[in-house]
Amino acid sequence: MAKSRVLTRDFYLEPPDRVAQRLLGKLLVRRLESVRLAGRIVEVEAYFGFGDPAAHTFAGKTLRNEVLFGPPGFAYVYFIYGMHFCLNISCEPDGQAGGVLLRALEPTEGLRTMARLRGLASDANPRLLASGPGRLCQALGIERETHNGIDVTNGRSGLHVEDDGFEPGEIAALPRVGISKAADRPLRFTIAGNRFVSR
DNA sequence: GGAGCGATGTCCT
DNA sequence: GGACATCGCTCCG
Repeated sequence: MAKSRVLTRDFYLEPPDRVAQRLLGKLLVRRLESVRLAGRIVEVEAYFGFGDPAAHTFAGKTLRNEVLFGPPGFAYVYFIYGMHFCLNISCEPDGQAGGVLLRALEPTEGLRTMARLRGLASDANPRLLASGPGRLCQALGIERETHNGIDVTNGRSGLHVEDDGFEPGEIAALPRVGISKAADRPLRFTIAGNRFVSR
């Protein structure tokens, strides 16, 4: 297998729709004590800072969303529906909002640990582990208190993205999920035909 | 396998 | 007070 390299800040310095598509096929890696958890990114959504009514940043900077206004390559983790976390990575230069929501992984390493964190049997269907933004965070042990605002561009924070040379093939552009405004814009991107994309 | 729905905390108007 | 970038359960086919 080709040697993996950690994606650096310049990777995230671009508009969210472009970063989103380029993240497909990369590995999201979480180091949990000595265990390495990883999955291939198969589904993402782009949220613009400006002119995107569906984005958390649409109404301006607040305490919750300030990470998205900061420099690129930082984790924005928020709590939703009273019980789930969602993980984004900030894009665009410092001062300009924008981010990519990570929606689904095809698990590749640490599946038993992911199942345990998800409260499932260790031989559970891998599709139940990280297919969906809330599931993804639970499978990797990502919570707002521990991960919101951390830098994902160095290998030391315990959370980063790696490029192992995998080529995702055809990318599908679809409407975003779970939003009511700007619901028609095709800013959800998936690896076409991948079975680990959320429903 | 799909539609309907309740659970539940935080944020902003 | 209402909305919310979700999930898993039930019920039905």
